[in-house]
Amino acid sequence: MSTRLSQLFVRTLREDPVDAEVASHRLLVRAGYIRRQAPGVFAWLPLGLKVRRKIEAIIREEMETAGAQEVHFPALLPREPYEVTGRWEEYGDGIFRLQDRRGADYLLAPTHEEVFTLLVKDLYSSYKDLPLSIYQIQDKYRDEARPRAGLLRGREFTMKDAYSFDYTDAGLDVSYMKQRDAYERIFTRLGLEYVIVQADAGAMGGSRSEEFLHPTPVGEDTFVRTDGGYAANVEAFTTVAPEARSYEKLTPAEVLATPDTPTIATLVAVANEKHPRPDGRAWTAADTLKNIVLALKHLDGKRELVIVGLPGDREVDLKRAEVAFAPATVEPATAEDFVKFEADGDKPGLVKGYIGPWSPEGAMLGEDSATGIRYLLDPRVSDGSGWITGANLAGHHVFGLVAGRDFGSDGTVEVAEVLVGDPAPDGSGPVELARGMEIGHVFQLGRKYAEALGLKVLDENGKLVTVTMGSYGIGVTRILAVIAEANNDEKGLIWPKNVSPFDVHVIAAGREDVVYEVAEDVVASLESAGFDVLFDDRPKVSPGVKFGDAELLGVPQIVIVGRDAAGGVVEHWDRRTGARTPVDVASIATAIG
RNA sequence: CGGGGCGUAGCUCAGCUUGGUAGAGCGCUCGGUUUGGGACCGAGAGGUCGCAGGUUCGAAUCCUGUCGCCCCGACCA
Repeated sequence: MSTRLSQLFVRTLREDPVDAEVASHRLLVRAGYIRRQAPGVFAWLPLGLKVRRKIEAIIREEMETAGAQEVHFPALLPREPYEVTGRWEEYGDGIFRLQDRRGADYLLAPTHEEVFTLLVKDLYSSYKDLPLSIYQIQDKYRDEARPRAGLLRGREFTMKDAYSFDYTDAGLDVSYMKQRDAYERIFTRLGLEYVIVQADAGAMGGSRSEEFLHPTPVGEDTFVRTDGGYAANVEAFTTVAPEARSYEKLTPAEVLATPDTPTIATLVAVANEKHPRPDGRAWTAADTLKNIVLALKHLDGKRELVIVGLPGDREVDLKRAEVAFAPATVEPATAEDFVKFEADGDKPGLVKGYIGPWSPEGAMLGEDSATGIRYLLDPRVSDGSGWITGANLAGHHVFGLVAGRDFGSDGTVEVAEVLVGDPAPDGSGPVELARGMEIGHVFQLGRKYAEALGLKVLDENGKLVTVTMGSYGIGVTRILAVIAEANNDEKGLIWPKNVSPFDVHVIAAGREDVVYEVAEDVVASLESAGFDVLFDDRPKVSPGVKFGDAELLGVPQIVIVGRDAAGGVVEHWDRRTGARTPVDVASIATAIG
């Protein structure tokens, strides 16, 4: 096959599009692969489509190998199934909703768990039909608050989503591993670096969830890893809690004046200045217990205040908080939230900057305390640990307040930020932090959807059992962008061989007839050797323009037919290394090999 | 939703402060010269200056409102 550039529907841009920031977005638009239609919505030009199809072909092959069969659902779906699982509400503004002429509600599917489940329910009712894995490659629609970075986070995007159906937990494990293995093969074939991290299984009730992250600074996820092989999304990271210590020998807590110390930094400074430690070591932020007031918004619209206590050297990571409190959403508490708990006369109350679990009058935080506010502790605040924390009086902190002895809580919570050097929960050493872009997600859903939608089968004993499911997603269009992001230079794109829109880009550089005659021969012989060839045959375009376009388009192998054409010699140009090698026309096909 | 920025030709932008016939480069069309790193000469086509209202003899320019877009943050199965 070959395509003549003079005929190809493409226009390369000499300048960067003004609305594109990240490399993949900028280059895909400049090189004529995609065009923006609306925020987060793109049209695909021939070059872009060719790359997409190559990626999809690899995915289809590996799905086939994994035993999954392809189906196809509409993007336009009725409200009812999503109503049953509660997601019509849960998604909130995140989905595109529309109505038909009768006023019936529809949505553009953000994901397809519900209808896959219903289709299987529709057709199957015996354990003999299981296991089953089916998948589709379909566009998804999410009304993202802020689409960004071109294809990396769009409102319309293409996803391969697969679903497995088993009637035993062991069967689900097998189905899950098949998909997981397929993902490893897919990303390897695509030449994409990836890290498999533990992900939050969260409110979905699933038992196992792993994300495939591509390490990149433009990534939206932060993950941790250790040399010992541990890797997790920070959202799923669990803190190693110190052993509980005996507090029998500890001195009693005392309230000390700490004027003008509304922040941890000022508190540490004043503590060292006015109340130095007896052992001579300086107080640090890690000696303080910071109490942060969060407001939870529950699904039913109810607003609840929660206070979390964590070491003062750590911030609350809102993403981790969202996970910890899901499905409620989390926001910082406002001034109005505080009003009802303010100090009244001599009665201690919540004083911004001086909040703590204890007061001379008794417990201040916790469901059974004076305020009745739920109080949750970071796991590091273990029994027997002593702290400097607010005394619930302006300008005062309490020193040597011991967890378990002087105050309690309503439980522990994982909301503190993860820091470089924190110990991994599996004991494999200190963690490092990195950014990654999620390119795939494998997830044991368990019985949540089957339960909600009534997908049951009869087992060997004639008993009805609820099916257990897995869902497995790969962002096809996102992967394309991630590949572009990982493979470019200042001149343009550099596609990996497996996804390049063409195998070879042949340039006719020169105006003599012989150049074009030899170029035609070269194209013909490459074609007959089975290569898909892009031929820059534009007669009035100067070599410099053709070279520039070739670099921008990013086909990794380029053949220049130019000044030595009459002598039967052309150049093989490696886009990635920049190396140019003279090659005899007769052996061009083997040189490309 | 909070913060910042921007809407003028297909693209990248100038013009706005100080109101007076709509501009440049690239791209596109025609003719000619050029051809190994984004050539040149000549002639062209192409814009309700985001939209609405106001001020004014006169608005791209000043005022008010509105819509949209981009970036950062929040959000994101």
